[in-house]
Amino acid sequence: MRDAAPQGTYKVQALDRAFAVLDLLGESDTPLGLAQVASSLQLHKSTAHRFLMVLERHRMVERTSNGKFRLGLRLFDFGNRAIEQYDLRDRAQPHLRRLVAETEETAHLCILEAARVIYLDKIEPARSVRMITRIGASNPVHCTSVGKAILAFLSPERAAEVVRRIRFERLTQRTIATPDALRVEMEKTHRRGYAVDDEELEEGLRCIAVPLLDAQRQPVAAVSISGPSFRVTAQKLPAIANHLLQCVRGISVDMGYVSGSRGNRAVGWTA
Amino acid sequence: MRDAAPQGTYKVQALDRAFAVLDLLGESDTPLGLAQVASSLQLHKSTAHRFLMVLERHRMVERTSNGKFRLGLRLFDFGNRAIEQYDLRDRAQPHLRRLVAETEETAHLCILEAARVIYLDKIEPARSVRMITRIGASNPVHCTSVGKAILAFLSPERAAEVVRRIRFERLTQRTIATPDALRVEMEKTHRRGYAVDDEELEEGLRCIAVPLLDAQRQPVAAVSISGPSFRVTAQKLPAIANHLLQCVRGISVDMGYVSGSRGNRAVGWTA
DNA sequence: CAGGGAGTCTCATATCTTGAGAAGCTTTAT
DNA sequence: ATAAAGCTTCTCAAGATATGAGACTCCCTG
Repeated sequence: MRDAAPQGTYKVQALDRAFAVLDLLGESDTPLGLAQVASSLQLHKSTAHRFLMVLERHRMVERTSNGKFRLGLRLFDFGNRAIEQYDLRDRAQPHLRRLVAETEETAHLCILEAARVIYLDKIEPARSVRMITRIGASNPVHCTSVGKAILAFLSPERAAEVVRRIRFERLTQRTIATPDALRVEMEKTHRRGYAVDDEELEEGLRCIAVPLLDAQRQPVAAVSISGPSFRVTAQKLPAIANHLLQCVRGISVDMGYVSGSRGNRAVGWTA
Repeated sequence: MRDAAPQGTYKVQALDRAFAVLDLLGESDTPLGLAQVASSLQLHKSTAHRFLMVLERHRMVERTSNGKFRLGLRLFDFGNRAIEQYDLRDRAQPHLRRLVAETEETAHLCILEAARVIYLDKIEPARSVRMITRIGASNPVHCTSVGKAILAFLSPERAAEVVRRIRFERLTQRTIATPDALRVEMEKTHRRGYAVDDEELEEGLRCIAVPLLDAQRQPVAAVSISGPSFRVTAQKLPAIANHLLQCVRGISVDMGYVSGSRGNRAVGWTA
């Protein structure tokens, strides 16, 4: 089992334990009873009990009608405040909607965090196969189009830093498996202006992404379109890339990253 | 100042403090330095420092480039897991979109929590004045249409329980200010089948809501349409109510609360 | 009705957090 | 330049605080 390693010089046992409880409840897709929590985390039942009561008081967990525990809505509140401070999501949403309307495939908005990309938002077309991504979840950089899009436009130092942290897991046959292969792919991506994930994360899924650059031209996020390989074909990629570029340009203007009126394109290349 | 009262029989000081830190960072719309956190919460700077370091390790807070602290994205992850367990939001979204398209006003999806309603989702029409509500935030039951919609369809015992907890703050001239006035309003709402907030929360804002009933016919949420009073006029209310009813019926079907094929209307009344 | 499992509660003990203060570090003022 | 103030990081001894054994209660199940 994964076990939130409490390494690090600073320690507050109570916090590590509390977050372990939240983690456990978050992983589980069914509410858990006190006994289950206590034994899973190797806590004495009375300790687990006290934690749960305190967490409940803070509405970090709540009890279902049959007395079991699950995550509380306070977390939802906090979560929304956390991304609000970015407020990227709100501003991007209308642009993503338009993008989805144009392409009729699922769009994602992601940011980089350590060596993973976090899904800030997802918009799905009206009648599409539901994708399994969850907003708030994360994936490794090296096997997603969004990850590669951001990575390819980072400064060499920061990119190297990120690459160093990657654990090159193989998720499909095509997953990039070595730092060198990734570097080659990054060059290609940078030249082309958009990143492609060709069934590298999941069989049958193809994605294409472009980075969103801030005023300093640093990538702060990426927008992608994902769909089944048979619909998102190789020939369509350039056209989709164009829609993506228009989309990020719109977002850039909204965020005040670029002057707007002038045709200041977000990425320095021509379609 | 609000000060998360650590009353209650069970206590874990460290947790109360940690959540106070998160609270503080959540309230502030600009990142805070260690010294500010320490003094605001009356913690010793070294204590505050330790907490922040531990919270950072858990990605509950993160540091901006200039070393200040703000809420971390782990919270966003947790928050999404918390409502996923409801999964009401995902299923409701397409229906809310349609509703917004039909009415061209802002739609909200809310649930009841203690004596407040929490905004689970908000969809805004393409070109509208931005409303100030924030997803994840909450408002008192008695001065919102969603609150009243849920309250009016709760069992008398549970409704009484909720009413008992309300602190009747006056937010505008028209805010309902007494339990009795609220009870009268509830009867009216129940009879009519939809709830109206006529500038009771905010001057110039009119809202209308209907409850979403689960398989046991208990209200689990409410959907509302809100807009400036001059657009959401009294004459339009019945028409909007109809759209709302269609919307919640669709959600009910999606959630598996009602059989779907049959014209099993969510609320027992005719428009 | 007995037995087992799950949750709640109390209290003495020792573990874990606490906070004073010293030392680094950065920014601002003179 | 240099001083001074302000903010952050780190160490360690003292003692407040969380801990967990265990008793008690309440269901459920057989």
